[in-house]
Amino acid sequence: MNPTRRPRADGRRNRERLLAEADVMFRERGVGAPLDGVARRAGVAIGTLYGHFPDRRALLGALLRDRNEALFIAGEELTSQPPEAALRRWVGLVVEHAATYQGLAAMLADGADDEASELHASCARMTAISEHLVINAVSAGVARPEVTGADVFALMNAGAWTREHVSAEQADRLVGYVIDGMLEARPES
Amino acid sequence: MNPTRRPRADGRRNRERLLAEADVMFRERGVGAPLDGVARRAGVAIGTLYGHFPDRRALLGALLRDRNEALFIAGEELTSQPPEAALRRWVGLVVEHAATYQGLAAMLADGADDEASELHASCARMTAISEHLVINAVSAGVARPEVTGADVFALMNAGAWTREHVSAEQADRLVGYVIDGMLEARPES
DNA sequence: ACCTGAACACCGTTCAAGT
DNA sequence: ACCTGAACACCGTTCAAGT
Repeated sequence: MNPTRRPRADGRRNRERLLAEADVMFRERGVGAPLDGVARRAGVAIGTLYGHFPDRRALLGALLRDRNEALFIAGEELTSQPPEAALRRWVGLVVEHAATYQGLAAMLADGADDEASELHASCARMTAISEHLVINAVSAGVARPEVTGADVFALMNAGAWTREHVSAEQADRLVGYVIDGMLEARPES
Repeated sequence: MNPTRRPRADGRRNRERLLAEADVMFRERGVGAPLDGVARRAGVAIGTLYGHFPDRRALLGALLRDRNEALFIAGEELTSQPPEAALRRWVGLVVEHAATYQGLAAMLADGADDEASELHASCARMTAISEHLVINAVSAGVARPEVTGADVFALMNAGAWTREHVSAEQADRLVGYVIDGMLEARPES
């Protein structure tokens, strides 16, 4: 009787198939991939896709939900680790995540400002975890005090975007330089 | 008699107007702005735009030609300046340039690989000047020896892209961290 | 409650017909 | 030699009609 408890089985199946095919298409062609292609591959009409997801961002938000959760759990755990290593690991994890699909880094970067975006909450949380890790690093005297969580969030998106244009190795090396620049009073000195 | 020496006056005027309106539209809406809007504002039919510029990249390439030349001259001059300041200044100039239109940084990043792109030659030249400045800095012992001109080119694009999503101040500060990370044996140590 | 697909809008690009 | 604009293709999004 309660529709939230008993969704129609075909509706659930279609939703799952749409998410699975969107993942395939977005990996191949980026987050701008044609949505009618997603629907076709999922074996449903385009209207069905829009029935489940009002627009591209909603589809993307649903697609990332589980992966975001895993990321946040990992980030929270890093909070109790040695600050420099924790910050480097966190940045690495999010860069990898934000580079999953071409164009994702740009959507995340925009999602931070746009409260209407389905990605907004996760962007805010990434920034909050970044801020936490930065505070740890500043408190430990290993990071410049002017660095913010928003800086780290911007850096992670820039790193992911750079991966779309150069090799992962080169992009990650550049990201490493940024973190080096954010840190001071390194161990060996 | 020679068509290259005597282009039709209306053709030349249309070309100029198209470039001027493309500049306006691209500044307002980014390099993906509707081309029929450019044509309409220039007072010509869409076919006229395509007659002068076979595609969006060709239009963009023509639009940037003079600015690129100015940039290269400035870059060459920096080549004989103190290496650290020269590198910082060069990166600042190109970041500013590549942030002129939304989406330009992405086209430049792609233009480096794609020989068919009208932007390829200028990307190659930016990389070459970057390489020159990096070699100067490495020779002077102020930059890590593994840094390349391609790294600096990627950094400049990433910096310009970041400016599309955060304030210029924040983006420039992040760019500064990358350069800090690329440099070592700083004066004060 | 969910699905279908025709319909509309928007825009890139081409090309036959003009001047 | 250059210009015009209709025509086609592609894709996002909506919605009336079905089940």
